[in-house]
Amino acid sequence: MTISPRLSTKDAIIEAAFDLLSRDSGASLGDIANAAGVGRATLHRHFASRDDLIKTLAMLAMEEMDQAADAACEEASSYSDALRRMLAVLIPLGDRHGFLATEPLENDPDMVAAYKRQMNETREMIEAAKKEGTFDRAVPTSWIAQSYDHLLYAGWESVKAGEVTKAQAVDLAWRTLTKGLGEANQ
Amino acid sequence: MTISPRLSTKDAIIEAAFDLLSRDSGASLGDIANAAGVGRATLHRHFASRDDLIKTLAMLAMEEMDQAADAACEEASSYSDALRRMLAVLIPLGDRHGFLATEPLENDPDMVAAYKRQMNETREMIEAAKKEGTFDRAVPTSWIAQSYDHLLYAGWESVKAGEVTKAQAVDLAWRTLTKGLGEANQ
DNA sequence: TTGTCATGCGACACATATGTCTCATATGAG
DNA sequence: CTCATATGAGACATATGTGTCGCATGACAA
Repeated sequence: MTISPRLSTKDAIIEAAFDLLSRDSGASLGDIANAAGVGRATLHRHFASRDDLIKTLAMLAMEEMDQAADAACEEASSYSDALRRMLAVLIPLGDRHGFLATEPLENDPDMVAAYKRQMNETREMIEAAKKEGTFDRAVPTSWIAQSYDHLLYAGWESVKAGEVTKAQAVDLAWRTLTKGLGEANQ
Repeated sequence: MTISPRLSTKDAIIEAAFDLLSRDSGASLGDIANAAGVGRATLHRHFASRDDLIKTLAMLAMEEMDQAADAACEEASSYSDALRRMLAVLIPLGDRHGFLATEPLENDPDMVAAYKRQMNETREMIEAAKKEGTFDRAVPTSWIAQSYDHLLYAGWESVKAGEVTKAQAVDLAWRTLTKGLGEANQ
């Protein structure tokens, strides 16, 4: 009797799904099972439906982002620094998690809850960064959070397009957030 | 003989498609035909396939954005002002065109060409705005363009979420771009 | 060896969307 | 009135993905 029911197979499916779906968000379960080197029936033994698989991937993506963010936070010297470091670790995850942006996850209550929780953590860090003087108190936290998310996305796209390196993307996104694109006068 | 082959029917389908797909990007052709008040066969008489319809919508969206942008440009006093005004007219179009972001259009050469053309126009305006002193010459134009697009998207989402009004979204996105979120010192 | 378990394979049923076709109808032009 | 055109309704074939099931196989533990 195997201690845990062969995690490797399930993991192989998950990895193949992340890999395939990032390149073709319309890939079928057959494609995914094939890429994972398992039968389609085996995939169904681990994931009841396509939605189940997608949801698992989305939850995993949340966890992975949380872990990366937590690791970045531990090394940080301030909340502002933490936000900057998070940018650096989250941008590369776009290759892996980006396809989830085109999935209809807003209907799943669990996903909505998980997303809100993560969003709240970001908001708290932004509030803290405001107190550190990094952000203007007069700017709504919700807008800073939106900008943070979308500039993170912009950074990933820029790297993907080969316009900048990852490090440059982080610097540019962070500069845009904190200092702005305009000349630094006045 | 009708002068032009009953544009109203085709337009009704297009309008219904914009409306339905923005709320449910997975709506079927039957749903769309139904919403348009026409038979599914009639839809096929105007659009050979689903891809054909989507592509038509995407092309129309491009035109609509172009027209709105051009109108905004005519009233503008400078390239910088034009970019700001474009923000104001493009953010509301998100409700209508947003669903196209989840469609796989990157495979269609026509769409890629149209997108590149539009992107180039934006780039040229940004270059001009650089000369006006609005943007730092040291920042890559590609990054400014990316930020512009994504902050535009962020503005739309903020409005959609009810966090800000359209006018506020424009102001915030523009401030983020030109001045930055940080306090305006140094 | 024996038994269990995960798996691969293939068959099957099912659902849905899609594209095509035919026929009857209504509208409007001539 | 007559004809052409656009349309609605519905049938039809097809493709594709999806989910389930049964059975044989191979690995591994007892």
